[in-house]
Amino acid sequence: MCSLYSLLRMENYQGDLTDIVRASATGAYGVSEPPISSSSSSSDWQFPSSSSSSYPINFSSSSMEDQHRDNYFGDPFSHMRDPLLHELYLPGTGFFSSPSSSEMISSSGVVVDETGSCTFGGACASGTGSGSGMLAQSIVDDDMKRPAAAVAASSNIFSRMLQISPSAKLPASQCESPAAATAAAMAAAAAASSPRAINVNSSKGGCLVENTGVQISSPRNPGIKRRKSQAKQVVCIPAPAAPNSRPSGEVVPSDLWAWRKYGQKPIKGSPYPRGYYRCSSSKGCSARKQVERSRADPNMLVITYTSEHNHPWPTQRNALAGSTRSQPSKNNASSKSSPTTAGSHQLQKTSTTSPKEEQRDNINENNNNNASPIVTAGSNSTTSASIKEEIEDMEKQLEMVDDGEFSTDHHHQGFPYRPSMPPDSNHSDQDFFADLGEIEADPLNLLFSQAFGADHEQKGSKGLDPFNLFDWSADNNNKNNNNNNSSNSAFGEAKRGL
DNA sequence: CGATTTTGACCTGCGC
DNA sequence: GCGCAGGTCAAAATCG
Repeated sequence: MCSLYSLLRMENYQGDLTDIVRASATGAYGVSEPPISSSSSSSDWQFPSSSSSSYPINFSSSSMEDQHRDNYFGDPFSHMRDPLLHELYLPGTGFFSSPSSSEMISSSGVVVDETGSCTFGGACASGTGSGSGMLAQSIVDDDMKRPAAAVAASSNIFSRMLQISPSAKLPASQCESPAAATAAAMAAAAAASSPRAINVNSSKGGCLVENTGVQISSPRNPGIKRRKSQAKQVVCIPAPAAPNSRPSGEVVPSDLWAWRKYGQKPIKGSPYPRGYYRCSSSKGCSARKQVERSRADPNMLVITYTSEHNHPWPTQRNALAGSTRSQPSKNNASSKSSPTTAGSHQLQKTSTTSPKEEQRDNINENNNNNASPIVTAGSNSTTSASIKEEIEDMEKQLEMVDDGEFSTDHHHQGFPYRPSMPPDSNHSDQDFFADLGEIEADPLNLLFSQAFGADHEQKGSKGLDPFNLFDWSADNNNKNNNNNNSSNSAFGEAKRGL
């Protein structure tokens, strides 16, 4: 795990930390060819507790900004879609890594094989990875084994430091934060509705693929096709292990946007269905995403983002808006389900989460984890009492966190997490947090809290699903798979047959 | 009541 | 043109 201290050191190395917060046009691309890890694939993906692998990677930050500009799609809100996260850039390992003939490589060099799994030089699909680097070596030190990486990964701090370290190499083993990786992936995922290139790849937690207008398909499996010329971005993240999940079913990854499911289809050749979601944060938003498990590694989720959000990044309130569904645990009314739908309904009801549920789950998890709370966006006259209570709880948790390892600075009571600053820092932490304060209402905080909570709690454990991202039960899906060759009607039959 | 999920039907793209 | 498969629509059910 990586400490924010390290990140700040990076920041001192080049640039002002405020840039991290404020910069809105620092997409990062361009990954030079890293050595490909021949990490073994494992169906039982888990975060290695102490990978000993040394996985040098080279990051090329050259012309990141230029590329970012070049990748604007004319979205007037592009700059605010993900004020922080879209800058996230986690260098991918295996990018541009001589994909086999069976693989297609995205415009950003991300390999997505025909099974829907990210191969990324083995970093993503296998997860066990003998590792792939996440951070530039220049920001790696003995502090790397701290959860701050999660924070960093979910903020543009990460991208910043990657910019700072264009060619650094990092032993992946030094960064043990799956949450960081996932946070990174999800952060980028959240931003990924934009075709703007955001390459996030973490062998241990997730990887984001930018796929700008490139079809994700395989010569070996032409059956997998996509709507033509749609900008897509693929994110691979670790799917949760069952124990960390809801009673059953799936959990849509929380990426701060509000998503509404509008369809689910069995995918040929995959035991897992694919869920289709569209952005519900704003009417008319064309942003969509698809969520499915990797066929190669069921413990990995493949999230494909399509189209762009045509609205500003949602506030906490916005993110919570729209959904009234409660947590599955409250859905004990399965008996109310109609006989024809009871089975599938129960399955789905316990397996899916609305954006609000996700948020609430995150909140709860954060509370449980003594993690940083989600910071709400200003006064919220519509905040429900329950949410307020949750916020209050989070604030209480915040106090606890403030006493914890991750917070050494108490100058700013409102900020959930405060990294320690290097003694020789030229950049005062007050400045830093003053800057951060500007984005206090930003979804970054969600990621902060998410990444933190996950990492904080799951230290030493498998660390799967730091976001409680997904909870498609393999059993359920495998059952579904029995009928997945004939569209979702058959799929529905399968589900009803459960 | 307004939001969501579910799910069968329909549409679309692609290969043959 | 046909069939397949992925993607989307929209009505119904569900929930708070």
